Amino acid sequence: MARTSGSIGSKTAGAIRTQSLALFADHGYAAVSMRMIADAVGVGVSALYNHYPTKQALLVHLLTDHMQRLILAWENQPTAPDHILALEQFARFHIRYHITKPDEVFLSYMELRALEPDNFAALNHLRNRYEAFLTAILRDFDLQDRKITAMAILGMLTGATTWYKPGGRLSAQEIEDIYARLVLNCVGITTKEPAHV
Amino acid sequence: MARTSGSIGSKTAGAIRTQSLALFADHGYAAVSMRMIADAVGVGVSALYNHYPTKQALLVHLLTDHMQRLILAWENQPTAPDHILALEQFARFHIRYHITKPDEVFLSYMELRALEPDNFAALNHLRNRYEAFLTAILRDFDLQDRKITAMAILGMLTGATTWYKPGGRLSAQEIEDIYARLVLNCVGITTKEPAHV
DNA sequence: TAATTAAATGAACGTTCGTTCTTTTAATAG
DNA sequence: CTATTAAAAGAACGAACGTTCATTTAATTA
Repeated sequence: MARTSGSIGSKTAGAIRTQSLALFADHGYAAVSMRMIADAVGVGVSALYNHYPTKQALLVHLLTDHMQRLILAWENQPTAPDHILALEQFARFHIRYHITKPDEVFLSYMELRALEPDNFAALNHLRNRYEAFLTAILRDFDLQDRKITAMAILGMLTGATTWYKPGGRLSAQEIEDIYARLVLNCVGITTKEPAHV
Repeated sequence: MARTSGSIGSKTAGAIRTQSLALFADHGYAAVSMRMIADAVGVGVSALYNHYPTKQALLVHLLTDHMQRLILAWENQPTAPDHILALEQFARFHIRYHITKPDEVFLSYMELRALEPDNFAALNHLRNRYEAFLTAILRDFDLQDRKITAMAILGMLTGATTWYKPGGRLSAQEIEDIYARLVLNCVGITTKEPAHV
């Protein structure tokens, strides 16, 4: 009925993010109640509102946080010497980053529809920024259709998060290798052994 | 307050399927209420229960119906003369079928998690049956990893439904052509102009 | 035409939802 | 040490949820 011993706001806020992310990814935003989140955190429902004003604000924070981190991570990658290596680098980066954060990815691709208009626009803008990285790389290739090729590649890569589970038959490195080859094949580069970037 | 003039059960049942499919695809199963569906159909809430016993039963019917049609449609395709043409045929079939039914596809890939365990198992079984068609075709190719290649191809193809809108820049036929080429490239077949199946 | 069945109504059920409020107490600042 | 703030509790709010039920009337069958 009162503040609990040892409680620190930032700790609880972090737990709220972690638990709500997992729950949203598992059941979908609409199917998760604030009470479910509170139970997972180990706290009363009303305590959640000390950290996030609404359920929607919590979702918005999770999504923008993920997209900003993703964009930043790519921008910190070294510049590749040519367009073929750049594409391979992107494929490897995307797979590597995404299979380690399956919940964030799933949420980002699935729950944009749960956002109110303004929030949706902001998130969509971030997603377009990231996708532009790939289309820029593809500009140096001779393709039937650049936009569709970009969408096809992103679909292929992102789809990996729907079935990848750590500790499965293949290591993350092996999966990265296989996908890198598949992506290069897609755009007509059939080098037998792509370089590991 | 009573049966309305001109009301026929099968008509209403069809409208329930059509409207609930669109609503579920747009907002997600959990975010759609029976009242929303009833409003879209133009009927009171309780009338829905003359046709489906629960909300879950309605979802199950939509999903199983879609998967059964999909499997049947593929089984009715003619047998291709060789494995390369078979893969191209599958890619074209999958794209063609899926971009004409974006709502069903989206629902089938997204709302399996909304199913109760028994229903989930049944649907998963149907999905595995369909995916087995592709892995069987890939058995005749020399691949780094057949299972992953199958998942990558399905991800790439199915992803098309997330952005394709009728009346866009490209026709369905052009999209089919582009994806067919991308899929063949993926498995190392770089024929400049794939046959149209 | 009379009896039966099918289709829809609107009110109501108990539950759960997101959120707010008051109160209590731990952590922190002066 | 005292005052203040931060973090939690638990009860309560009206609204919306899936579902049920008794009732009414159209369509169908005998």
